[in-house]
Amino acid sequence: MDKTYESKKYEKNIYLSWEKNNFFKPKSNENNDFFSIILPPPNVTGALHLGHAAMIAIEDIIVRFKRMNSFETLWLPGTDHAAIATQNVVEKKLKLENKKIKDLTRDEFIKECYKWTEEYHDKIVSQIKVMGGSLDWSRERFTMDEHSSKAVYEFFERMYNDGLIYKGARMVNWCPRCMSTLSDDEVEHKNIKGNFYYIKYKIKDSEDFLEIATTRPETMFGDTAIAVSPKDDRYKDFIGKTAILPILGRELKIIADEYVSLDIGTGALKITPAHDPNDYEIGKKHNLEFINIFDKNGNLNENAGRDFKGMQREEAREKIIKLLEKNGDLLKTEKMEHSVGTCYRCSSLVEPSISEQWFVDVNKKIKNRENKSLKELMKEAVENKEIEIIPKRFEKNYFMWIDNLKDWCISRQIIWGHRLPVYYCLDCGEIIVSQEKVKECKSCKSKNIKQDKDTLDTWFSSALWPFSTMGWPDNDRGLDFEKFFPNTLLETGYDILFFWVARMILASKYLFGFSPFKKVYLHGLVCDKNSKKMSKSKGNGIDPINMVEKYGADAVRMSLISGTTPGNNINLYEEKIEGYRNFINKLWNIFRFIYDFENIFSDVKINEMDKLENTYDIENIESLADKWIITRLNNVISQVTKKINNYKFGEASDILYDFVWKDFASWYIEIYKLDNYLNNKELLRYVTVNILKLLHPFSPFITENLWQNIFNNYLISSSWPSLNKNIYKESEKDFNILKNIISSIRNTKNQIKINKKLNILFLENKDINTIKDNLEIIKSLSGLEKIEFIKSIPENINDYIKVVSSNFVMFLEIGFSDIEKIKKEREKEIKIIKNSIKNIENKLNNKNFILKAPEEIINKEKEKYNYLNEKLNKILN
RNA sequence: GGGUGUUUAGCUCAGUUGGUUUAGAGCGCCUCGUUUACACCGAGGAGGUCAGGGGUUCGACUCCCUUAACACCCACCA
Repeated sequence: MDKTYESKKYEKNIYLSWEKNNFFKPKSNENNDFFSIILPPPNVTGALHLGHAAMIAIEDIIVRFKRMNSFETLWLPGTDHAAIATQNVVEKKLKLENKKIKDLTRDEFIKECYKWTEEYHDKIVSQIKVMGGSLDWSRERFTMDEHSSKAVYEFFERMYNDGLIYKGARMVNWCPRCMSTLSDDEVEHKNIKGNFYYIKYKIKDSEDFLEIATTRPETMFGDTAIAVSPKDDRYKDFIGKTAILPILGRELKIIADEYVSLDIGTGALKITPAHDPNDYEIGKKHNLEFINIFDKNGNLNENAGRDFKGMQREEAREKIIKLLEKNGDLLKTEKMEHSVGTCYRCSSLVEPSISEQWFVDVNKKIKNRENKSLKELMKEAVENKEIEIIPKRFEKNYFMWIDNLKDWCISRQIIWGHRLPVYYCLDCGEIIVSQEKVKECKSCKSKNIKQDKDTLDTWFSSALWPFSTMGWPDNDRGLDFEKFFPNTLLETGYDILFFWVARMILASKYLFGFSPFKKVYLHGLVCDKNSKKMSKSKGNGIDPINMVEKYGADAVRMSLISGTTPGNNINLYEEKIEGYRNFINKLWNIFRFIYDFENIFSDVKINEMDKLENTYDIENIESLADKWIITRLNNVISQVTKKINNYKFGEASDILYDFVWKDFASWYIEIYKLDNYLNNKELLRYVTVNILKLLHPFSPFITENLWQNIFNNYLISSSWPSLNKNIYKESEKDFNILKNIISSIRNTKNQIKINKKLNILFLENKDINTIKDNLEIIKSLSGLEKIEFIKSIPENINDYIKVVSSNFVMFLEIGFSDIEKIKKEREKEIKIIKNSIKNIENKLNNKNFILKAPEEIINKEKEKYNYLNEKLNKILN
């Protein structure tokens, strides 16, 4: 074995061997215990980022753990076509080649998208493998493959037939860069610094004017009214009159509407019904004209007048302000911060516009679902505990989102995606929804038919992922649907709770009447050391594959798991990864010692494997250290199992880290090395084997590697460690006494800066056998030459220094009197003990404490009190 | 405007249902160390009024209220 572990040498081959031996496929068991989880399909737009890496680490831990606990376990992989996101990156690529999307036919562009997705699909899959993700690749899916598409069309058709999908003209969010609508969730609101412009709107045939405040003067070309509050005395007389729109000179009605508040702006509001959701409502109510002033690119159109037609929004704003100023119609400008909607894919300013789109009605009652609406179905899934969200606080978020939910706009004006299964008869206007290509109008028999050009929201298809991957609706997956749906668990980042999780619940509750999974575990986002979200634009991102190259997949995985908690962000930085690389190397060296130097497995016969793997006969253990390590191991097995079952992966990982490095390496193995120690090979083997098993979900590569140095089977398919029933409960206490004594002696030697071996005198007491039985351990680990036992403190003790630890008093022979050097240290210790004694005294003197605290606690305090007093005495006298 | 989270050692974070001698870890820092598993190491150490203020309790890092700072989510406020 090499002196340091070189992950690169082994990881790839280990993964290949797992895959080749079909360990990732569900393995049936007698109990019919199933566990299923789907991989949140990564977008095929780019490479794997740390968020993906964290997701794979977490899911892989769970899946390996379940497998080892003999669940029939399915972890199903796939990728997402990521409609707008992919179209954007492909467009960018075309731009580099000096091509525009318009230069290509629809089919040509789709071909380009496929080219892109294939390339990145391969990249992503290989990267997931690099991370060690043990997914069943034989079941891999793509959201736009044949079966998944079939599911999408089936879903659409059923919803349409139930009247849940409709087409209508509504105000929607328009991204002028993506040239498409966005759903409400796809708009990110950002606060920006802008100006509040106060503009004079003159009253027709009068000297009067109204003062209007707006942040977006360029929308004034779309104004068709001015509204004031009916309660506003200031503007009472203006209601019913006509105002003149500056620049264009168009006439505007002045109307009264409850919506207008008195204390915002000037209390007079310009109404732009075609470009503001509120104005839209007011416009409908008052029968106002809807004037669309923007084209698809977000530039002004002919309705803005000849001077402004074709201008960009920002450009037009400046020009308008200048013009108003010149005409004396700009009264003042104030700086203000306000929120604007931006596209979540390209960050462009979203323009609210009216257009004909397809929507999912979330409020319509559904006959087959007890007359509940989609909204109600989604709500009840969590309310009735069909689904448990971990951590629980996100349930509140979920409910809040549902309460604010409006009809879901699902049509997109982009090319890449599932095309709407909607056909129009150009002769009679009939709308036909069909999964098959329609060639003839069913009402007028015309052959003049055209399919809708729009595609579906990418989340419309990912909503079906938990079951479209299991063979719904065309049953191409055998028993999968029956066995693995609903999924046992859904694991994903909290940032897509609404986009994805909620939509999956919607789809499943609608189609089947039940939830798509039983539990939802949400992890946090990966941030840098300053808690800033990693992103390309900030340049603070760490490439996980790069880190794997440098430190190994196991180290990267552990750095993403250790010290993290459910739902909270994960701060990652290279030093942290380095720390876990060191741990992996430590593990390697522990085994190097055990294999290369101690050779404890050399005499193991094949038929003894079972014993090594599972239970160990603990009846005849003699030495304290052996009793202690097996007791510790037992506790660790119990704790780690519990933590994983409760989704506390960070804590589970920390427990193992401590156990391996401190208890096992620094204490047990150091003791094992001693010449006179009664080496218990069998026990060492047992502990070793169990450590590999416990660590396997967290660091699968090195553990598998080390396992195969001993066994000719695979760790990945071994069973999770079982608990020993009878353990040596007392051993922990006794061993801690040893540890304390050793530490105290080491500490004292350090204080007086002596490195050579010293003699020591032990004052005998009732527990002295603990010392006598473990003489060699104390001697070696604390660097002693000779240990002697004394019944009382000798007269001439000048060459010695007193050491007090647990209830033992020792005298370390330093050959000279050097009390001064450590006097300070001793004083400090005394002070701390005295303080503690005082605290306990206060407690014990408190009548209420004696009266109300449980007896157990009181006794503990009393014990503590006695112990500390005794110790203090020993130090002082 | 509504909601959620965070605030613990110089830095990054753990801390299970309130009671574990002196509140933990890693990194960093200091002092030692060429003991043949490991310097990606070993031994030891310094460093904390657990954000501030109230309250509940015999007892609060932990539960309740409140203040502050920061982060995030949601909301149509001109």
